Amino acid sequence: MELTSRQREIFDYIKGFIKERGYPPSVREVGEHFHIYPRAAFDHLRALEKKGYLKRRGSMSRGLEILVFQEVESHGPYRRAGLDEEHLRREGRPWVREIPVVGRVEAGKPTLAVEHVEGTIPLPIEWVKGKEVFLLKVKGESMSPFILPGDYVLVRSQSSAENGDVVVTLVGEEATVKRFYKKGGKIELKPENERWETIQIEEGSREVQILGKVIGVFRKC
Amino acid sequence: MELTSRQREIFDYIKGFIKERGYPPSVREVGEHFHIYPRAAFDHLRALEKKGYLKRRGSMSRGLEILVFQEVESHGPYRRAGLDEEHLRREGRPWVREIPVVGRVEAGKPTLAVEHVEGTIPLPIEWVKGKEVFLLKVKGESMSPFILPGDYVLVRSQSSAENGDVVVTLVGEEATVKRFYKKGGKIELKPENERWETIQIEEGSREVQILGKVIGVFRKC
DNA sequence: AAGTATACTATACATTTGTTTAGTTGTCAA
DNA sequence: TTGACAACTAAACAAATGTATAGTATACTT
Repeated sequence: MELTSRQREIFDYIKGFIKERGYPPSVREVGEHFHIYPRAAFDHLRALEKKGYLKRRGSMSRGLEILVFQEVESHGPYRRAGLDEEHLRREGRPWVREIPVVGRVEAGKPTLAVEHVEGTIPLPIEWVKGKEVFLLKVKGESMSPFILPGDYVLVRSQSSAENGDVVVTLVGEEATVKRFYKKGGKIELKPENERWETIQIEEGSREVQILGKVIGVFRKC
Repeated sequence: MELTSRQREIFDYIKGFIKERGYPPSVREVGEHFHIYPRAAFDHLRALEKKGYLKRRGSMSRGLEILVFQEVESHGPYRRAGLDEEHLRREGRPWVREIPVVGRVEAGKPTLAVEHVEGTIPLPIEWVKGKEVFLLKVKGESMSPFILPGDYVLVRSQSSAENGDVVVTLVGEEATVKRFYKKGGKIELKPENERWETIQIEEGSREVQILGKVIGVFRKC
């Protein structure tokens, strides 16, 4: 759902407030900033919550949480994540970039619907090269021991790949990490672990969709 | 200034609360957790503030900020890296911590002489747990494919380890990554890759020195 | 022996803050 | 024209929360 211009103003103010001060504003602080009554501010917060931009922690003081971190109008009507330039300019120099951690990955062109962003993790920009990048927590053992369950893979969104690339693909409902090979008209998706099966598909098939290339692996032992 | 054991308990509770929930507890929540009256909790908060462990944002609801993230009794005259508190307080909340990348690792107690630090890389604090932490670029294939050459391993400095830990050890002049096993009085350092040899030493031997435990792996593909 | 710090009880006060009731005004679509 | 929504005023309510008053008990320090 789209925001009205007033709601946008208020949402941006809250985002800025939290970023600057580290904690959310109270209802009255929002009101005072826009010279409106607490009730008016309150209505806006409720509207923002209804539209899924904010979460309110019950009726707790300063209990606001931002749910939509980054909106980027790139290609098409879908908002894409991983491009927030504000974060790049922290303290003058771009050291880190907030990378969204994607919970659920769904089919369709617009890979990173905002609703699926579970949070963000700052990573040094040296590690993150590419426009549209996201993190995915690995579940299966298909790439073990190269990539282990619980690892985070850093993925650059792209719909094609080159021989030998490690890619994230969407097979049915599940996102899996596999190594990509193309021979003639056939595409092979090989796991590192022999107990998993190799997936073979025709080029151009729609059963399997390439979501992106793995450009990094992060493991917490 | 040192904390009393009770103050330590309360401080740790607040740290944990913030870490879990993302916002600080109220005075009463602290009190309820320890089954004491609000006033007693309040006194503790004031004591913690006086000792420089907390900051209270005026009289604001849930206005607590942790100031001391990690306490280090620095042993010796060496400046140690990875503890920069300014970076911990970026934008109010500790998102990243600058971790030193160690080029050369040398024997001797003070592991991280400043001269060997090649630079720093910011990492999210969720990944970095421990007082003295550094990054090391892996050269050999001894832990392949679990850890590959070119990977950065995140190491927590410690001179002992537990069975099954992946550790960084100093054998002669070279730092190597191995898996640690102790059986009876003998220590085994096993590579993941069978083509490398297992190192066996007597406990207490000075040929091999444990530098730290690997708590993370970072791979740029 | 007096003073100071810690750790606490019990109650009360005051502020901050979220929320409600009750209304007004303007816009835009059915 | 009616209805829904956005955006607001004005005042009040009530819950959460920080803080003060007043006091007890214990340990340690000078």
